[in-house]
Formats: sequence, structure tokens, C-alpha cells
Amino acid sequence: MPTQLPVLQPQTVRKGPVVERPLKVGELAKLCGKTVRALHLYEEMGLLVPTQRSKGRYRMYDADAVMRVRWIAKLQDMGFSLQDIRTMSQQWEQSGSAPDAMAKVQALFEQKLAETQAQMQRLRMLSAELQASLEYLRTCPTCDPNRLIEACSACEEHQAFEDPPDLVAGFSAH
Amino acid sequence: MPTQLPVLQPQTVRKGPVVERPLKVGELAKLCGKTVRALHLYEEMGLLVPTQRSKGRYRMYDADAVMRVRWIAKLQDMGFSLQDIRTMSQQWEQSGSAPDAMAKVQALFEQKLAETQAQMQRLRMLSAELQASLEYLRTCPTCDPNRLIEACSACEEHQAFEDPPDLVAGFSAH
DNA sequence: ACCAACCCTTACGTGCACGTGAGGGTTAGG
DNA sequence: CCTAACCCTCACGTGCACGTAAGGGTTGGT
Repeated sequence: MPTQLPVLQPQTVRKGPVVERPLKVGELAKLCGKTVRALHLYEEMGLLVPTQRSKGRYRMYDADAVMRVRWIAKLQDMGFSLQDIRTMSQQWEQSGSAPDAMAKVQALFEQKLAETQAQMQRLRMLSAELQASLEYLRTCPTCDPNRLIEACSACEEHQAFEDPPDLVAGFSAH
Repeated sequence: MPTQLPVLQPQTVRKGPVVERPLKVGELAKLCGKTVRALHLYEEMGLLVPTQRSKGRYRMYDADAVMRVRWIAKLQDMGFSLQDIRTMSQQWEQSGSAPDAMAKVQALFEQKLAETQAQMQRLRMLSAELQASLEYLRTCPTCDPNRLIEACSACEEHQAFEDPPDLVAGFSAH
């Protein structure tokens, strides 16, 4: 713990957050749920630049960086690769006008939205398939325990099903 | 917590051409949309065993194998790793009774179902976020083209928004 | 017999997003 | 001043699901 109590800084800003102390890379990492190595990687890729370096070459970040890293994480979560994000970021910086930049990002987001919706559709089908397979499997504990596995895949408990669902059938196919 | 979205491809296990003549690995590969290398890999992992070898050590498969490989592909599409599939397959083979095997697979499928639903929930939120960001970006082409990017993030066209959405805000955070 | 098109094993390469040291320097509290 | 807990820069390692190539052997049709 600090031996000196924090000195209250005279506030020049009426509203808003206190001017944060610059962050070391480990602190930034913790605030963003990333590792130091990851932040270094982002920097190598030009995605994250420390606002300055300390006397001893320590990377120092300001509060903005927290937003930046969380933004990177969010895009990763969306399925963008770091390369994708790098391209996006560069396009943004290189575009001559705001509408130009907006249009490019817009296109990417629209494509991602389409992908996302398609993915949701597939997940719905997957979900249905899993439920069908579970339904099928749920009848199995009622099978005669002495019956062998090979027999079970066609046992009389399953007559309601034409065939075992694909996900179940694959087990018996050697 | 898998953050990457597995790209699902609709696959059918038991549909498509089925040939009764023993298959060479290349033929099996074409029938399943996999490469020969992939099938070799599955064999190395104990997931796929040729029913026999030809005189010259060629792998020979029967029609069952088509189902098996498509089943593997389907589970992969569901987000299971080859290791996962291997474990499942082994549990199935090692379990003494059919109900036992069923119960184990049931547990895995139930877990996967839960993951799938969670994923769908995430995708819904993602979709909403993308739409919000697109909504925000759509107002940008109306900005004065001579205005700089930095200015745009707070231009008067966006007064309807309290703040730019996270996905947009990240661009300006260096 | 001959040839193209297969197939075999072995083994190193790839892309991604970091992990994991090694060998050292820096900072802050006591 | 001393020490722990940071931080620095290389630079090689990891897990996954294969890709790719080398150096051969096999098959099936003409």
C-alpha cells in the first residue's frame, strides 16, 4: 500500500472521469482481460500503440487504450481475425474522407451481419438435430442392459424412429 | 469459452452416392468432400480404419466408411475437435452396455446443445450490435465530405446518438 | 510391356493467436 | 541501498487440422 495518501489533483474538467494515471502494460492487460503477450502482439501488428515510453522504455498507455483493446477483443469475438482488424483499422486511417471510411467499414459490417445471420440459421438446424438425437438417446436407458450396443441401435424401443439420427448412426459405422 | 465462431456447413451423413464396391482412399475422399491427407489423419487418430488393405497395401474401405467420415465432418461442423470425437468414439466402444454408452453421449450432446443455445444468444446480441453500428454509420455519407474523420465522430448528424456504438468508437481510440 | 493415375510412408511446413522461457533492466516501497 | 515485482527484447514452442513434397510402389487399361 502507498505510504502517501493520494494528493487530490485540482480538477480542470468539470465533468467526467479523473485524469487517469498512465497505465503500465500489465495493468492494461488486467483491465482488458488480456495477457501482456497479447498486447505486445497487437502492437507488433500495429493495432495498439503506447502513447509514450517511460524513461526505462516501459510502455505507457492512457485510458483510451482500454477502449481500444476491448474493441479489438469485441471484433475478435465477432469472428474477425487480427489481420481483418488490422485491415479495417488501416482502411479507416488511410481513407481520405469520413464518408469514405464509413462506407468501407459499413461494407465489412454488413457482410459480417449476413454471416452472423446465416450462422444463426445453421445453429438453429444444429440445435434441432441435437434435440432429435437426444430424444432418440433418451429412450435407450430403457433398453435391456444385457443387450449389446450393436443390437441397441435397432432395438424395438426405437421403432418410432425410421432410422437413428445421423449423429447417432455414425457411432456404429466403423 | 470458445470465442471463434465455427463455420457450419450443412452436411448429410447418409445421403449422396453409395457404392458397394470397396473404395480406395481417393474415392472415399471425393465422396466425403475431404482430402486424402485428412482421411490419413483420421486413421492416425484411430477415428477411421480401412476394412482391409489390398495386395499392394492400398487402403480399402466399404460404404460404411462414407457414413463414418461424413459423421466425423458433421461433428466437426458442430464445433467438436477431432480429439473430442476420438474421445466420444472411444467411450462408445469401451462402454460395457448400450445404456451406458448412450448416457455418455447424451451428456456430451446435452452440453453441446447448451453451448449452441448460448452461442445463438451471443449471436443475437452481436447481430443487434452490428445493426446499431450500421445504423450509426449510415448517417455518415451525409456528412460534409470535407470534414475530417475526427470531426465526424461527433458531427451533428449523430446527435440522435448519445455516443457512437462501441464498434465504431474503437476506431478513434488510439 | 508401358504409362498415367493412383497409392504408400515419412516428415517437414502453414496460419493463427498467442505461450513460454532466457537473460537482462526498471521501479517503488521499505 | 535492497528487494520484489514489474518490465524489456528476442526467439523458439504450442495446438489444431491439415498442406505439401520427396521418393518411392501399385493398378488398370491399351
